[in-house]
Amino acid sequence: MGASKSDFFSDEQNELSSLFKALSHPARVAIIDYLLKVDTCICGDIVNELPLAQPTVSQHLKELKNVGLIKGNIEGTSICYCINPEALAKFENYFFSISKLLKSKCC
Amino acid sequence: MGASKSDFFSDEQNELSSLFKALSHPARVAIIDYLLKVDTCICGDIVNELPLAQPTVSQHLKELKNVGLIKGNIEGTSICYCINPEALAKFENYFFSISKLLKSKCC
DNA sequence: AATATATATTGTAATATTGCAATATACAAA
DNA sequence: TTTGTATATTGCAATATTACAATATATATT
Repeated sequence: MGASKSDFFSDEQNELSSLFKALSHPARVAIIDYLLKVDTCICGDIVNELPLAQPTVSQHLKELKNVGLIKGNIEGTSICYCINPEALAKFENYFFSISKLLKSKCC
Repeated sequence: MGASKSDFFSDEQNELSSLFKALSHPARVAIIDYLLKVDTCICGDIVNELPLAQPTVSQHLKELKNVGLIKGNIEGTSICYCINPEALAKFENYFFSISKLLKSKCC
């Protein structure tokens, strides 16, 4: 064995862990950083920004897109990637609800 | 190849991705859920709560502890685990700064 | 000391992730 | 139509993660 037993966990636990997994690699955090830094959404130069080959970057972008963290719109030959605020809201809700539950509960 | 090229990314990007990786498995999200649910910090029954064997749970707990998300204090024969608010603050700061940068920037 | 209980570590098999060369696809311009 | 440019997919090797049986450790109780 070695595969994760997703079936035994709740949908919410599985969804959250997928979102976290999307950001569990420095390259993907760097992509989010870059998308925040540039003002425009013409983001075809992410490959030049990272120390990784084009297929690798494409793969990381796909993972971010799969969980809905970024959106990609086709613009001619290039693709315009940008951050999806809705996915960020899921993180924010999670940590907000944790901070409420955590009040004066720790040893 | 196949190992992640951590050296090429910033310390902050590496630290953040490590924190996210800690929550990238449903069992570890479930552990956090459980620590939030129980009122006491006597958490020796996490093993009974999860559909995983004791060594597996121990391993997941270790990963959460390694990134500082939980703390474990020895209490006789058992260990009292609880959530570390300081680690949560790192997540909160990250998403807060993103939400500020993101304002009216998306396509 | 011997026993029981709780957690950690080790070793190993199954599976997943990462990275990239080679190749494919899709569109624009000449 | 051919050429160039941008991104995606495929295939595969290297590495990491996941899960657990077996075993070790550490403390409390008898």
